[in-house]
Amino acid sequence: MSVTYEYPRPALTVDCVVFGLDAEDLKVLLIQRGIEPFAGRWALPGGFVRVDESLEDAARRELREETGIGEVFLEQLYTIGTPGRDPRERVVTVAYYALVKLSDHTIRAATDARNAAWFAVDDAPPLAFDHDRILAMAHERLRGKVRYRPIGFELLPPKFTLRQLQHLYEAVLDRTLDKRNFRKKIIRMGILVDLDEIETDVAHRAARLYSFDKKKYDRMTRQGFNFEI
Amino acid sequence: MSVTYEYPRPALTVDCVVFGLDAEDLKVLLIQRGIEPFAGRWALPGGFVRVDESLEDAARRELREETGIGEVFLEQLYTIGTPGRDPRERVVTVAYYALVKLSDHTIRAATDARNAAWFAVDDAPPLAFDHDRILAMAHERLRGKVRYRPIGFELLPPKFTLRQLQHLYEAVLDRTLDKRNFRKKIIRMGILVDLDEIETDVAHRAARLYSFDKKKYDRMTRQGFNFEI
DNA sequence: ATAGTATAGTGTACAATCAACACTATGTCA
DNA sequence: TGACATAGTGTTGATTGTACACTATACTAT
Repeated sequence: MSVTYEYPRPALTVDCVVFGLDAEDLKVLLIQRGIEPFAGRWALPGGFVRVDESLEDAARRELREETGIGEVFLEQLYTIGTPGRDPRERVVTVAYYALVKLSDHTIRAATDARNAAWFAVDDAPPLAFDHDRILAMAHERLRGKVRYRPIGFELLPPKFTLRQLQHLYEAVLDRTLDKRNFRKKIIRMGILVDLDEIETDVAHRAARLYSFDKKKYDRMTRQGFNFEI
Repeated sequence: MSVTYEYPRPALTVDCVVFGLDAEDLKVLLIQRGIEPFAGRWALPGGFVRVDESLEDAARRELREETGIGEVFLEQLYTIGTPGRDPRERVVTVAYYALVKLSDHTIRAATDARNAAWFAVDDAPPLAFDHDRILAMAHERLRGKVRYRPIGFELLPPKFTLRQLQHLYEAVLDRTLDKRNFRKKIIRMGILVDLDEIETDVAHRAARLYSFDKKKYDRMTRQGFNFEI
């Protein structure tokens, strides 16, 4: 079922930068390409936009197909259409970035035997096409976003310690933060619910557990705030 | 010279939200459509992306062709591809927003006799397609941007009074600001050069003239800052 | 000329936030 | 049981945010 147009049209794709957080690093989800060009190279999950689906639907569909990830926080990042970025033909790609809880998603490779794996953002392999640049843009956007929108809910488990939350901010901002000032700031925001239990976290240390006050969290997400610390 | 593809492809366009500032309002530049659909309705300047030009080049070309505007500050806003947004066929549009000095550009209509005119952003007519929504997004983006990036340079003449700068912020943020606090804040930023001349501005009042310290202005544009006032 | 009007310009005081900094208590592991 | 790693906690000085009122000057209309 081929189609004929009066003028040539660029092909349209979506690509997703999927961020997750573990005990060490901010991670990004990559898939290994099975076909040329760049066969064997790691790349962002993505693919062609169908003519009857919205851009965001296309992004979610590709994520599901290639990595098994269902519900996620997904936001448009940037659209890149530099001629020559795909050696085959003119391809314009709408890049999205997603935030997921690592524990929520057991990543499975796509059915066509391509690998999917998590990489530390600062230690990712060279990527296919201009995906390095897209990844860098996404990281930069996340860094910017964190300054005026809370992001913890999307990346942390339902119960977490303040240390984990601080770790998230340190991973995203790529610098260390003062523990006391961080706690003061976060608590002043009033988005935390103190669960008042002491459990042991991953490293078997006792720590107070928190969750987010969903209402206040959403309000701050809409209104924005100033996170300079 | 028609082209055949294996699968149908969305058409790809660019649209530009062009902001300007005059003594009363924040303005937006619109063109009146000459052809169906929405013939006679006002719309954002824009058009199809050619297969060999970058997205930004396409935006600049359309601006030049339809309004005569050459060099401008131009930044990508968002890409919209909701199926059905164009009644003819699936069209994905990459929206840009531009900031121009009103005085720099005598707007001329395109050669195909379509009108071009400035409208107050808060008093724009109903637009063609989903351009109302794009305009609202652009205004929102500008409002957000102004909180952490300086925007005066792109919208004001080379010499301006603090009152004009304040007026710009008031127009973009859509609220009044305290004169003394505004002056303190801006001056503390250190991006102004006091020209130390008293001239008469538009309203024939004497006022001190300033210009931007280009170096510091650019640094703040890169680094960002906190503009809460 | 003069009275009325519109605008520019200026300072203070209180509150909130930022930023720097060190020690104790407790659980873990060898 | 000793060494080590982590959680938790407060104060102080500097900076910034915010609220608020009056004078001087230029222009306008009579």
